[in-house]
Amino acid sequence: MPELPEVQTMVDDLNAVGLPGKIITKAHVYWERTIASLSVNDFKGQVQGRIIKRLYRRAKYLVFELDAGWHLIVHLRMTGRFELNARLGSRGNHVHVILQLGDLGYLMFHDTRKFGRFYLTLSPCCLLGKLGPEPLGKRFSAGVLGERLAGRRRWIKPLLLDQHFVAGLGNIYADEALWRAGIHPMRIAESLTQTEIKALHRAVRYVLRQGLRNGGTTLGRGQSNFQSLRHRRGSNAPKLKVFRRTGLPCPRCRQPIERMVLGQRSTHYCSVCQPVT
DNA sequence: AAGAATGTTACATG
DNA sequence: ACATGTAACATTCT
Repeated sequence: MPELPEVQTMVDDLNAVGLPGKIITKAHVYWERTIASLSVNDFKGQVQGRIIKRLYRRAKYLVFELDAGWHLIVHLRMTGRFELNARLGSRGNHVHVILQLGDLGYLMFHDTRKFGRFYLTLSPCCLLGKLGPEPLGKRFSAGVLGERLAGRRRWIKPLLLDQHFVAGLGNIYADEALWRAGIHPMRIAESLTQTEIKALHRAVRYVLRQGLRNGGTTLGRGQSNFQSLRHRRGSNAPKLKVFRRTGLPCPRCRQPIERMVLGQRSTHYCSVCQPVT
């Protein structure tokens, strides 16, 4: 579910409620495979009593920087999210990890599909080191994008989804950015012209910033959809131009939006605004 | 009621 | 090394 704007929204909301400075007083684990890097016992032993020094986002990871060099790195995958509850109460159906944070309450990791992962490590670089540039960072210029595209013969959309190429884009924002830039998802990366590279660079940043501004994209009403803390839903869905809009008119030219599967991912585009050649 | 779903990765094949 | 496809993870939603 969550891409850069959704993860950043989650991080911002956790910071806003005062997570930094809190101590993880106790950890409960109800689905062992959520803890990816250590045994559940070692995880509890190492995480309990640690202070959360700061929380930030890298790519689609939430990074909890703890004391003594430890980092708790969480990937929400498709349906992960955090809830903050005052009391332990009756644990919801899909809550797989609970971190007790002193007087702040209980940070509950809710994840219907159970794909989300917690990595507790002293070497955050192992996970974060090989990721591509942050698309909203200073280092990600049109020039850098061009350099990274050079010599690549893959289709542009799967390349945009590759976190080693650029970090944080997912299926929604990749489709939206390509539509905005007028680039067909199957264009060969190295064939993009300078004009197209600039347009794509602008489009990527535009759609991500827009998503951020709206607190993320929430589709539908089910519990598997994105919610930030306190069940806050994102309001970016009405801004989407092509994603899950198959058959509806392109906002630019009224041609019905088409859908195809690329690299096993549903892909939405306008065949008029995004010609193959 | 079958198919799809906002993500990643291991493995196989070319 | 690069590129591409498939299956797997597990459950819910349409």
